[in-house]
Amino acid sequence: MPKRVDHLQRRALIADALMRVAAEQGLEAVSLRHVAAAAGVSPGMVQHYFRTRDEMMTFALAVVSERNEARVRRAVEALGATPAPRALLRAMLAELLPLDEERRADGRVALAFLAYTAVRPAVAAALHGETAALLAFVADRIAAGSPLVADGRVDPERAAVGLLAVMEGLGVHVLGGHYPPETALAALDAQLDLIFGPEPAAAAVNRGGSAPRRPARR
Amino acid sequence: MPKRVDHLQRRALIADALMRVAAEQGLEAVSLRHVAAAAGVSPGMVQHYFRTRDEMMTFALAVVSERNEARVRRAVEALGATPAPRALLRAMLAELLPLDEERRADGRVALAFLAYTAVRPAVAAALHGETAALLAFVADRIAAGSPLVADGRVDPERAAVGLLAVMEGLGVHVLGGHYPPETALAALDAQLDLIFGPEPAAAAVNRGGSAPRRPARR
DNA sequence: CTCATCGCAATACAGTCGCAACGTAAAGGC
DNA sequence: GCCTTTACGTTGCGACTGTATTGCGATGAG
Repeated sequence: MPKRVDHLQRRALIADALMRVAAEQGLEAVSLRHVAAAAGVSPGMVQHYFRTRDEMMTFALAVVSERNEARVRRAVEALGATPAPRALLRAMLAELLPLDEERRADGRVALAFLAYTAVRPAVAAALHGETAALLAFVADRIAAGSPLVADGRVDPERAAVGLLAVMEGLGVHVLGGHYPPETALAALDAQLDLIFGPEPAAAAVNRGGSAPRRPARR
Repeated sequence: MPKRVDHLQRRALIADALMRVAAEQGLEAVSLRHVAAAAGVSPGMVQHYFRTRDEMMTFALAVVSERNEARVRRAVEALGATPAPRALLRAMLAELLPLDEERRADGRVALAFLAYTAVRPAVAAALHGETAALLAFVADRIAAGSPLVADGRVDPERAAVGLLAVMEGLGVHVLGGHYPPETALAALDAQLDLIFGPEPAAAAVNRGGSAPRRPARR
C-alpha cells in the first residue's frame, strides 16, 4: 500500500475550516473552494475527502454535535463525582449557551444547521436521538433533585422539555444580540429556581434586580 | 403619469412567493429566478420591484415579522376585552408555535432568517426593538397576574425572558421534529404553571384585552 | 525493482447566480 | 397629436457553483 494518511484527521481539519466559514458568512457561503481556501489546502483535496458537498455538510453537522457533547462532558467532569442535580444541570446548560466568542461562533454554525436541517428531514433525523437522550437525562435529574416533583407541582418530563427549550431559546436570542449573555444566564438560573425551588440561603444576595444571581464562571 | 401599480401589493406578492420557496428549500434556494417562477412572473419584474436581492430579503423579513404580529393580534382579540394575564400570554405564545402546517412553513422561514441575521448584524438590528417591546409587555403581564411575584419567588423580568425563550426553543424543537406539537403545548402550559402557580382546576379560557405589540422572529 | 494504489492537484464542464442594459407597450400630461 | 414616465420582458455578462475527469508524484507490497 502507498502513503497512508489519517482520513479522519483530514476530514476534521476540513470540517474545522468549514465551521469557520459558516460562522462568519453563513452556511450558504460554504463551498468547496471557500472551505479549501480557509483550510489552506487545494479544492481537489477537499473533494478527495468529501465526494460531495452534502457529505461534507453531514460530517460537519456531526462535528458540531460532538463538539457540544465534549464541551458538556468536560464541564460536568469539572464538578467532580456525584454533583447535585441542580448544579449539574446548570453546568451543562450554561456550557451550551453562547457566552464567549468561541461558543458564539459555534452557536452561529449550529443555528445555521438548525435551519438547514429544517428543510432536509433526512439529515435532521440524526439529531432526534441525541435530543431524546438529553431530554431523558435532564428529566431524570429533575426527578431526582427537585422537591417540587413529589407534591406534583413539577412534572419532570415537561419540565425537562421546558428547560431545554429555555436553553435553546436563550441561545438563539443571545446570538441574535437581543440581550447580553448575563441576562441569559440570569434567566437560566431563574428557570432552575422555578423547577427546583428557590436556592437555599447561601447565595441569597439579590432578588429582583437585573444583575446576575451568580458570577459567570470563566 | 403612466400606468400606476400598487407597489406594495406587488412587493407583497413577490415576498409571498419568496416565503414559499424558502419554506420548502431554505433561504439559499431563494434567487431572483426561483422567486419569479414561484410567483408566476418574469425575473425582470422581480428585479423591477427589488433592485437587489438583499433588498428583497430585508422586505421579506419585515413581512415575516408583520405576519406574526397580525397572527398574535388576531388571537388576542378573539379573547375579548380585559383577559386574564395568564390566558392572554398563553394565547399569544401558543399562536407563535408551529402547531399547524401553515405556521410550520412560516416557522421554517423565520428560523432561516434567524440564521441569516446571525451573520448580518445590520439586518438583525431591526428586530431588537421589537423583542424588547414584547419582553416588556410579557414582564408587565406577569407582574400583573402572578401571585408569586409578591413574595419574590418570581421576578417578572427574568420570567419574561425565560418564557419567551421557552416559546422560541419549543418552536425550534418542533420544527426540528424532535417532538410533536402537543408536547410543546404541554411544556408551555407547564411553564405558565411555574410562573403563575398551578392552574385553579377549572381553567377559564377567556376574557379579552387590547392588542400588544409584537416582534418578528420565530 | 516493479507496479498497483493512494494522495492530491489541476482542469474542464454545464449550470446557476446577481445584476446591468436594453427594448417596448401602455398610459396620463401637454 | 406628441412625449415623458412607468411597467415590465428579454438578453447578456462575468463570477461562481458542484462535480467528473485526468494526471502525476510518492510509497509500500510483491
